[in-house]
This record gives sequence, C-alpha cells and structure tokens, in this order.
Amino acid sequence: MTKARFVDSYLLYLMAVASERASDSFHVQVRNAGLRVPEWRVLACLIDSPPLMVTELADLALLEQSRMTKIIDQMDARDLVMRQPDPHDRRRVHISLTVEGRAIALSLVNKAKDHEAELMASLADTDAARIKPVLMALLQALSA
Amino acid sequence: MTKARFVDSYLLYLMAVASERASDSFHVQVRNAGLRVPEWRVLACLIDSPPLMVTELADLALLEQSRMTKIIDQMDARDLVMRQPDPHDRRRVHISLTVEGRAIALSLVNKAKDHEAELMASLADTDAARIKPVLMALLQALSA
DNA sequence: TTAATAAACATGAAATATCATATAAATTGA
DNA sequence: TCAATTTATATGATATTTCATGTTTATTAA
Repeated sequence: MTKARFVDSYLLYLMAVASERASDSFHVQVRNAGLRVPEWRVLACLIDSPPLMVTELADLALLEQSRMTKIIDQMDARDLVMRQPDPHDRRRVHISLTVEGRAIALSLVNKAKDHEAELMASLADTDAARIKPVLMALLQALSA
Repeated sequence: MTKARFVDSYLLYLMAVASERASDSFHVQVRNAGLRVPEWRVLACLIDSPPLMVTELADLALLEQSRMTKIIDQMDARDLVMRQPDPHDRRRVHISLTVEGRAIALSLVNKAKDHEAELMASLADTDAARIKPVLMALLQALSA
C-alpha cells in the first residue's frame, strides 16, 4: 500500500497537471510552427469568431489585458493579426486575423483536432465520453 | 442556435479554462497568505512527503528546474523551506518544510480542502463523482 | 449641458521566467 | 583506474509578465 499524497487527489492539482501534461505534446507543434502558446491561443480564438476587442480576446485566451496588448503588437508586426478601430466606440480596437494568420491558424487547428482525436482514442470509452461534459459542467457551475 | 466556437469544445482549451477559473478563487487565498502560486505548490507538495530533490519537486510542482532553484532560494530566505545536502550523493539537495513552512502549508491545505468541498458541492452528483476519476484516467493514459 | 465617473487600451518600470550553460559530483565502460 | 559521459543544481543574460497608471473616449447623473 503506497501512501497517498495530498496533491494526488486534490482537484485543482489534478486539473493543473492534466492540462499541462496533455498540452505539452501539442505545444511542441505550436513552437515548431514558430509560435508561442499565447499566440496560438489568439489564433485559435479568432479563427471562427468575428473581430474581438482586446479585452474580449484577453478573457477568452486566458491572458491579462496589458499582456494581450503586447502580444497583439508582436503578432501585428508579424502580420498575423490586424487592428481595426471600432467606428462606434473609438476606445475600442477590433482584432482579427490576416490572411497569413488565418492560414497558420487553420493549419494548427487541424493539427489540434488530430492531436485531440489521438488523446481521446487513448482513453477508455466511458472516460472519453465523460471528460468534456464534466469539464463543461464545472465551468457552468463556476460561472453561476 | 448559437454558433459553436472551436475553442469551446476543444479539450485542451476546456482543461486550461477549467483549471484557471477553478483555481482563481483559491489563489486569492494563497496571495492573502503572502504566497505566490508556485510557492503554494511547493508547500502542498512537501506537506506529506519525505524531503524531495530539486528536480523531483520541480516535476511535481509543475515548475522548470532553474525556476524551482530560484523559488527555493526565496522560500529558504523566508524560512519556509530548508535545503539539506544528501550525504550519499553530494550533487543532490533535499528540500523540506521548516516548522513555519509546515504551519502555513497546513493552514492552506485545510483551506484548499474546504474550497474543494465547495466546488464539488456545486456540481451535480454524477459530475462530482466523475471528475477526479476522469482526470486520473487521462493522466494515466498520458504516462503510458 | 457638463463635471464626474467609468471603460478600453497602451505604456514603462519592476518582478519573474526561460534558456543556455557553468560547476560539481557520480556513474560508466575502455 | 581514469577519461568520458551523465546527472543534479546553480547562475546569468535575455525575454516575458505583471502591476500600476496614463491617455483617450464614452457614459452617467447633477
């Protein structure tokens, strides 16, 4: 009988490790594509979205606003995204993908789907069927 | 019918958001205790563990080795952990909690358990019953 | 109206993280 | 045995992240 450590059955820890370890192998592909993880998140968030404000994008991509501004600076400089002032509210800036950004986003989204399929296939059927619903339920509970 | 965004059903994204959002409220308590999140992880990993090497601790606490060395420097300076050279292998350093570190760790672990209990209580019974097993199954699959 | 407040984004300084590599000790195998 | 390799930790330069706050524009309510 092995001693159970606190962290090994602590929910927040399990989620953090699961997220980290599961993402690791895909993040290798992200870096191979010349992107950092936050940049990939920006592309993934924008691929099937109308242009988003900086704050909306920051929320969605799990980044703090000032950090998002800087990442947009860099991605803008590399022609991956573009800024368009909102004509109705001149404080706002709409961020959207450039043609090049979209191409890279698409290619990575496809790789992400393949990677996810492999991951799901490595799980027993019941686990595979439960994992997303359970996470969604948690998110639901957190936002209530 | 609302348009489904890619990220909203992408497993790695669901795990990252769920982990982030679920941790947020607890991390407030961590900062109130005067600690940063990585420091809390170190305490949580050491609370019921024999002394660990820097690399072991880094793995367990999801931190890169050189970063762990620096965090240990700071926690050592604050008397939360201590370094002990391994007599059998002089390259190694064993990290363990000081009395003060242990007290803070215990208090936070108790808060963490309360927080987790609340989180679980906010879920439907089937979701609550499934969430940890499913994450453990994923971790199992990843390490295989 | 217009002063006060709030919201959106940007910026710069300070703190932190990462990467490559140094140092030291242990292990391997010729 | 001892040179070569590997392992464990530390270090320092560079890059990133955060925090507080600035600037501009919109909203509120007196």
